[in-house]
Amino acid sequence: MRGLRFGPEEYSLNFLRERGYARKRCISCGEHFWTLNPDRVVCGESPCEPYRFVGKSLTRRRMSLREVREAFLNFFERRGHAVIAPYPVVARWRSDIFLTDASIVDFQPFVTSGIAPPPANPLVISQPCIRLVDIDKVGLTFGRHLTIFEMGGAHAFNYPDKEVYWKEETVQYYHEFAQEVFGIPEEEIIYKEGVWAGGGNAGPCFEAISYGLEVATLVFMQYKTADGDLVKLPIRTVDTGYGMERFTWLTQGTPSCFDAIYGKLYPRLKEIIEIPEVDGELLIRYSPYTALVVPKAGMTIAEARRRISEASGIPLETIMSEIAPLEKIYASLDFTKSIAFIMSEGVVPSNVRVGYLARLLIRKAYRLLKDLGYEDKLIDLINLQIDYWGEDFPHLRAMRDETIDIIEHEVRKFEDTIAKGVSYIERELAEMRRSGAAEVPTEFLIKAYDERGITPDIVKPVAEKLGMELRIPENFYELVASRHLREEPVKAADEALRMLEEEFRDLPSTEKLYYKDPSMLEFEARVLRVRGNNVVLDRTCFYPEGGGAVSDQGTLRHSGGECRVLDAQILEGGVIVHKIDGPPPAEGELVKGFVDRARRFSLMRHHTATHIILGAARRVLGKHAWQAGARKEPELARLDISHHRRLSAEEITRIEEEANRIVAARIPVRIMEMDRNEAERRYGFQLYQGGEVPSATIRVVEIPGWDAEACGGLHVENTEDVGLIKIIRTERIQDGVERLVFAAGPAALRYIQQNWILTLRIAEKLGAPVEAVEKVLDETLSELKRLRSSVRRLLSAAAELRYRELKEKPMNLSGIKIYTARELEDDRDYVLMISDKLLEGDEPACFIAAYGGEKPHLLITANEAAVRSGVHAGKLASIIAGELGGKGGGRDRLGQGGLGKDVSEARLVEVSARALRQQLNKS
RNA sequence: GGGCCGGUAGAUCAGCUGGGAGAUCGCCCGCCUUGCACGCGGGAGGUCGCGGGUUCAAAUCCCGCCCGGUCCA
Repeated sequence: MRGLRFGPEEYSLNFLRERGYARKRCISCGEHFWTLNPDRVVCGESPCEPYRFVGKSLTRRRMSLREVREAFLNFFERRGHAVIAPYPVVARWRSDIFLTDASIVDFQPFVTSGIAPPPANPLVISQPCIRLVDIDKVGLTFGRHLTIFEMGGAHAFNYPDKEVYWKEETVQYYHEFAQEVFGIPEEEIIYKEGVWAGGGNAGPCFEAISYGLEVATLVFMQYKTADGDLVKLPIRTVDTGYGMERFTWLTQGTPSCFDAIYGKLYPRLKEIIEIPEVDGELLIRYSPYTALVVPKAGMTIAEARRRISEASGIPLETIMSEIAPLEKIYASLDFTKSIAFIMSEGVVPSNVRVGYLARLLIRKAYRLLKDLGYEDKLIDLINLQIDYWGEDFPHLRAMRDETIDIIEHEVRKFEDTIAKGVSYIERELAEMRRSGAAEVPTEFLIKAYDERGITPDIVKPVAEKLGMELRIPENFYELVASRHLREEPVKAADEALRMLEEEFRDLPSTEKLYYKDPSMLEFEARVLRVRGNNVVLDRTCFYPEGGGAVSDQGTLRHSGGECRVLDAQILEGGVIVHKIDGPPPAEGELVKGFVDRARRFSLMRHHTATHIILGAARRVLGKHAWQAGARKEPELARLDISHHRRLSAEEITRIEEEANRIVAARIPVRIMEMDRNEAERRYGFQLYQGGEVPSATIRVVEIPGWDAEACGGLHVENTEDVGLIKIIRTERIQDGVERLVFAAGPAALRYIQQNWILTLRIAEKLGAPVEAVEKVLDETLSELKRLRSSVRRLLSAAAELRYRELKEKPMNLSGIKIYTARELEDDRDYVLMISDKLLEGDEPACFIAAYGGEKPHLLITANEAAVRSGVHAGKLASIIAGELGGKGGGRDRLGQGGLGKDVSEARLVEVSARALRQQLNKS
């Protein structure tokens, strides 16, 4: 959507014209803006203009973030907006993004697309948001950019048949808010025309600017973007984002936004880390020019600093020595707040999905603090953030112990990674240095980061110690990214599903009899269409694959006989396709369907058991244990959960016990269709264990007092029906994700029986009762160890004896002593021991041995003197083995091979002598 | 979900163009020295992650699995 523009009519509002606003074009950036000030020539937003509020008190009074938030919510509540509690920062109700990065995200995509109604209309919310796109510039802009901030959102959803409000009122509300709450004079309220596009939607917007700072964006979302075209949406959404932190900053006029947000925290912060004393005047002089830093323009940090220095007249050295360290403290405050919020929602650091973002943040914060010499204070800072923000967001405090435990674990792992990485780098660089390299190759830097997570700043001191040059390319991270450019293969399964989609698109959605009555296993239905072995009926009891469960199987009986139903799939539009084997039914006829009973019940037991185990895991391990995937098959089921450690045997036992306790407690499983907003209110976002649910109503499966999830699966009526739950094993499928493999009911019994039989067989073979198996096995193993060393000793003694025998009867060829031996003992070490003794000394000697049973091995050794005389043991081995029906080879001192058949000592001597003569003549 | 790297003695790692399992630290014994990161000599400790394949021969090459690390979305 680059270059997208809207015509002036989209921005021309009666409200603005009536107030006397005029449309102008900024002489700096060329964008249009609306102002009351006839002399104004620039739009007023950074970087066109430096801030004009720093060091001043321009608003009605100084306000804290909480006061701004309260004032904002109150203002809109008084104007008919319902106040909505903030959503989580981890957007688990969506599958397209990981983090909530705007208030409107709470209502996408189902509200904005019309599938589900909003919780209220209009509504107002102050939504904590996390944005990592400008993470490397945080601090540099003195808080204009943050990884975590609160977006005040006043939203109205306009339907074709129900208009709430649109542009005029939106701007008017903002106008009144700025004036009433903060006392900003009209002349200082500027509206800059803009375009907003994101998440597949677009629309014109106004950026509201005062004193050089953009404090709010008023978006009029009304288009869907499709292949570069704009398509009008039936629902027009007022999407406003008021920057709570920026308003706070404006009211306080502090040098940085961080002072405004965290000012109250500074005394406690100072007890943890030393904050450099920087002259207040310098900061006030410097701050306005941070407006010149525009992260998105691809400006490098060095370039930004030069520009600020130039514009402010503050020398670059002063900036580097006075300001830069302060920026690091600012950034670590911001990062630790983000970490506290993310982790409090039960995210486990990992190498996948949102866990990776958490890991990224923790590592960045750690490195930042390490720069300052305070890496050991990371946990203290997190605790400080939890204390401070826990006041307004109590879940932070409730999750404190889990949060701290997981972060400590993560930090330990990171320190381990660094320590190992550093010793690896030391070795590699020392090697390079030895071979004459004076500079660290960029390729090595990329490799170290990609394979071991070692950033160039960790490599640098090591290189310097070795006296090597190191240049970090400006585009380092692009180079890393270029290593990962490769097309992903398209999945064939998806392709097949798309073909079905095409084939049956026009049919009505299939009536789902399995929801009406899960115990109904026989039904009659009319055949709507048959394509190859794909059959669509008007109604069905066959539960299609979905929610991690494989589909039902069974049979269809029809005029032409009977066919098996192997699989059922549900298509986008709700059409269920049965994949059959056997004679297909005729289109239009009535058929009888029979669902396999044992399979269906097994799947239902496994499904309910999955919910029970998840509840148990969350109690035993903690609330961070979210479902990360699940699969239910007739014989086995598995549940993946987020957790930072491998499960201990004790934890597994406890989960198993808890789960079976719930089975024994005979709790009825409740299934109900509920309004989406009502379900979220009642059960919270833990509902979305299985991910996104694209509908206005949600099917909630509840085991009262234990677990409630949005779930489309079929379940047993009572936990008692699950029978026994047996956890079979756990696997670690990703860092931070544990897989529990289990079986329930008869499948669990089958598993236990199989293993019991195996145990009995082992006991029988060991000749021990089952209870003593382990003890007997331990004894057997240590006996084996003892025997091994005993054999080694005896063979060594035997080798000594054999050596004495052989020493007496060498063959002599061209002054070389040749020993040949046919050893029955199939042990190479034994033969080598004999060889070592025979070849001692400076006289040329060569040893040729065939050892072992029916197909003996060949071993030929030659000492240095023999090699000088022309013996090559490897080549000899090749020739001799070749003549004796085998193959061989090796190096000059040692040759080995295998012989095709047994060989007598006489034959070995004969062949060896011939081969040796040949070799010695040649040389 | 995808890519890449790795798994060898208690620890850290070398060996990897196939051909006799190694180093350093740690451990045990002895000597030297009365001292605390001392020196010298000797020794114990290994299913080379697991399974399969290729080969006369696999730590080494190929395939699968398990485990760990790391980057990207």
